[in-house]
Amino acid sequence: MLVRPTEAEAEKTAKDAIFQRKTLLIIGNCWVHYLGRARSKLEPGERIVIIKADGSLLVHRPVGYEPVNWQPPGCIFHVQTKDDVFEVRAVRQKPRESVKVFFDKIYIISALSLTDSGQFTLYASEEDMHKAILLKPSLLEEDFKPISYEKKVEPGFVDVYGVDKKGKLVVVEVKRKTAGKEAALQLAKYIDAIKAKADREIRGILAAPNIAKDVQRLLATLGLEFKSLDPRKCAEVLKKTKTRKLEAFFEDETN
Amino acid sequence: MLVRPTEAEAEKTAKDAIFQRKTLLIIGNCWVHYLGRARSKLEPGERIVIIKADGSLLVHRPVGYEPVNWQPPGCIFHVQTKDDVFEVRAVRQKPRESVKVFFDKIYIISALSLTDSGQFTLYASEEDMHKAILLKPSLLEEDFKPISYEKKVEPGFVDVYGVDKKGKLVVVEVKRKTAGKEAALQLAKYIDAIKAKADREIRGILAAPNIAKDVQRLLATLGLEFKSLDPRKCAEVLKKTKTRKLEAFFEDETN
DNA sequence: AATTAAATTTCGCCT
DNA sequence: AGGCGAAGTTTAATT
Repeated sequence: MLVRPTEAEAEKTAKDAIFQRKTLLIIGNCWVHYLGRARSKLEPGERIVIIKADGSLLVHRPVGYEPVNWQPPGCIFHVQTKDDVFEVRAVRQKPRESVKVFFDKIYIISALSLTDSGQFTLYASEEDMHKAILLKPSLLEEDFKPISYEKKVEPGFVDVYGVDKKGKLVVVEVKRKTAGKEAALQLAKYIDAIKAKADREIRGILAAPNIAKDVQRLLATLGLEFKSLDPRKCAEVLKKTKTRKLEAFFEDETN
Repeated sequence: MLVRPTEAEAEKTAKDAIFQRKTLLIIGNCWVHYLGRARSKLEPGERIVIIKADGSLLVHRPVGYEPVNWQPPGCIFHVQTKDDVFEVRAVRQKPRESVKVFFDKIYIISALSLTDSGQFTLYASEEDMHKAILLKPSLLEEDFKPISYEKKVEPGFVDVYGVDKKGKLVVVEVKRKTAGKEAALQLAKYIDAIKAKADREIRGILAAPNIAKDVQRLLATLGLEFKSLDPRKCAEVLKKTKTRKLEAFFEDETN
C-alpha cells in the first residue's frame, strides 16, 4: 500500500495488481468519462475507486449507495500516465463500453490480496415462498394440492400451479412484498393463456404479504383472489422442514 | 489511516469518523448479519467495507459489481468491541432493518475527508440526438425518411437530411440546447445552398428542446419550421433500441 | 407518503 | 448467446 505515490509508482502498483488479479483500491482526485449504452461525464472530485479481480470497476463518491460510474465484471484494463495524469481505462465487450478514470492526485493506492470463500445465504426470497407453499400447501388454503412449480405457460412461468379441494385448477402468483397492479395483470395474463388452451374454469390467486390500495379492486374486476402470505412465515416453514422433504418433492416432479 | 490497528484504535477511528461525517474505509476479515426486509448471513472472509457521510454502508467482496451486503443512506451507526471482535451496526428505520458487520482482523482502517462537488452528467449529446432520429425518424415527424447523416453541403454539414411523407426534401438542424438565431440562420444557409444546386422545394426543420423567443419569428420569416426534441427522450430511444444496433454506432468511439 | 417507472440496472436461470 | 423475471433492488418522478 502506498500513500501519496508518484504517478510512476501508482502505475506500477496498478499494473501489477491487475495482472496478478488482486483487488486494487485507489483513493484520489479524479474525473471520469463513460461511453457505451449511454454517455456520461463526471467532473473532478475525490473518490474511491475499486478494481476487482473479476474485472469489475467501481467509482464511489463520498455519498450514495450506488457507484457514480462503474463497469460490470469482465473488463479489460489499461493503465497509463500522460501529462502527469494517471489514467485507468476499463473496456467491456458486449455491450461495447468503456470507462476512463483520470487521476491528477492519488492519496492512497493499494493492491490487496483478499481471500473470501465465506458462504452467503439469503432467507425469505420469493423462491423460498414458492418452496414453502409446495412443502406446506395449507399456507395458501386448506386442501390445496400443488401440481407443478414454475410451469411454463407461454407468456412466461406460473409460480405455483395446483388444484383446490373441489378439484378446480388454481394458478398462484407469488410476490414477496406488497403486490402492485403489475402482479395482478401478470396473473390475469397467465390465466387467459391457460384458458385459451384448456377451456376450463380456473382460479387465480395472488399470494403476497399484502396488496397496494387499488389492486384489490383490480383483482375483483379480473375475477382473481388475494391471499395474504408472510415471507417470514415461509422462511420458518423451510427452516423447520427437513431439506430431505424438499428434495423428495422435486424428485417426484422430475420423474 | 491505520494499518493493523488494535480494536481500541479501530473503535476510536471509526467513532470519530462517523461522528465527523467522514468516509470510513475498513478492510479486514469479517462476517455479516442482515435482518430487515429479508434476512441474510455472510460467513467470514476478507472484504472492503465503506461507510459514507450520508449514512450508507457497503460491504464488498473481492468479486462482483454489487455489494454483498449494504445499507442505503440514512442509517444510524453503532460501534463497539466485544470479546476482541470489532462490530459496526447500521440501523435504518422505514423499513426497519439492520446490518451488523463483525471484524476479527482489521488490516486497514481509514477515515477519509473526501471533497467531491464535481458535477455528474449523463447526457445525450447532439450526436446522440442525430442517431436517435435515424433510429426512430418519427421523433421528428410521422413518415419522415432519413437519407443521409452529417452530409456535406458546402457551407458545412447538414445534421440530418431526408424526405417527408409527400416526398419533399427535408433538412434538419439539431441543437441540444435552446436554439438561438444563429441556429436558424445556419439552417437557412444550408437550405439556400441546396436550393442553388437542385432547384427543388425544401423544408427546413430546426429540432431542439426549445427556441429563444425571437427565433420563432425569425423562423417564420425564413420559412422554416421548429420541432421540439428532448435530448433525454433521444437518449431513451438509443437505450431501448437493440444493443447490437447501438454497438454499430459506438464501435468507433469506445476505444 | 405512496406508487409508478426507469436503470449504463445486475444477476441468475433456462431455452 | 438471448430472453425473461427477481432483487433486501435503488432512485427519481408523479400522484
